[in-house]
Amino acid sequence: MTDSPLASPYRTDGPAPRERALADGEVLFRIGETVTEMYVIARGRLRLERHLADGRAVLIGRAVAGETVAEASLFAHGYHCDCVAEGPAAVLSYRRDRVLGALRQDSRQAAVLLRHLAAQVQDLRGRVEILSLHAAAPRILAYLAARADPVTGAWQMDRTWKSVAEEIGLTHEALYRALARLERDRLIVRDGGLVRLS
Amino acid sequence: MTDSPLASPYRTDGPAPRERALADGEVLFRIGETVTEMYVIARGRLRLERHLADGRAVLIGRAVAGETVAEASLFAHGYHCDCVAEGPAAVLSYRRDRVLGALRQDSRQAAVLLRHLAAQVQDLRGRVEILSLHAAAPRILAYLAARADPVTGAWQMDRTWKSVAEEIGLTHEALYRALARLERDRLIVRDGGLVRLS
DNA sequence: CGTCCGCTTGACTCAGATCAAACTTGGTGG
DNA sequence: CCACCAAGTTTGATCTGAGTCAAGCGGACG
Repeated sequence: MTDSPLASPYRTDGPAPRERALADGEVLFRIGETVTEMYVIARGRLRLERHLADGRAVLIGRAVAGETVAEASLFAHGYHCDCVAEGPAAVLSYRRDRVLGALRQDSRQAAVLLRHLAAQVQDLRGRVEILSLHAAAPRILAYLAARADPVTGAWQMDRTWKSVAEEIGLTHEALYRALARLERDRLIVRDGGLVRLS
Repeated sequence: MTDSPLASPYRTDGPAPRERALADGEVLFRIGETVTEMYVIARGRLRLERHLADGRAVLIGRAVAGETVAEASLFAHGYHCDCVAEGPAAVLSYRRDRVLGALRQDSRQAAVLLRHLAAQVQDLRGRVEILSLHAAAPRILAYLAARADPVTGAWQMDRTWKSVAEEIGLTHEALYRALARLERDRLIVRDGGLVRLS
């Protein structure tokens, strides 16, 4: 997720928001629950996922420190996915009604949220594009191209390959194999946590 | 795309927006072009797509009459996808700077756009979920479940199956075959343009 | 030192991509 | 009214590549 982090948390003219710590795997909210809070991530990383009938989880998004969670649910009745901590994390929670009130009154804050949602839409569209590709190699290349530095073509990995596999809808085996092939064909170079397109 | 259509076009305190007619396949804007306009669809349907290196198009979104196009690009430098008419269509165009000004001044209009973007985010997440499924049948079922009437389980098709195949990342052959299998297994019933889950 | 987990490779299976062809339907124009 | 065309729909045959199960390696961490 390449969302631009929110410049500043939403001020709601109330007491400072309380910080809530989350252990690895701890659930912040579940799909269908009534939306009462919006969150800004203080530390760590959260997973947004849905569960299939067979119990398997599908990753539909990630959010890291500085970003908000559940903004898209502000106008909905219930959360539309589960949210669980990926590693230890902490969030600041803001009451939904207060946030909505603040947005109504302060168009500057509304603009911040607008910008954030617009970035999310573009990010998600990029993900849809990648997932619409049928083969493994093009998915990886598109994923890397979206993250690599435009001039150097390098990307410093901030996650495991296994989690990348989840993001682009592949099994980790298929990902590793495609990576090996890409490297053999000199389309990419791996050097520790650094990947370079070439 | 199940976006809630915009309740009302953006008022910009200027002259009424001009309507522009588009022929089938006509390009409204291309990726990378500087964003100068935002559009509300008056009639017809538009495709949002990106092109791969090999020239093939990847569908990343659709928008129908009443919806807006390029809202997510309002804050970006350039459009992030191509937009072409799917059949004859017509759009109302609003100048980007005027829209941004209107949003700054009128928080009610900002709220409309916020709601719209939030809906887009949820819609796109649903699409990501579907595309993350590996097999054809679950994709189709998830797609139908998202559109079918909750009580009757029926969906009146407003597009061709071929275009559905594009949306869920399958070839049309794979889609037709999976459909036939689902129908044989009595998981769905097709009756002309009506599909019923069972 | 042992466990956990990410990483990597192998073998096998099968579903979906691909290429091909026929049928249906709707619309156009002679 | 019918010939014709375009596009969606359907089915067949083949093949590739991703999923799956399995196993081994290595580093991090307690």
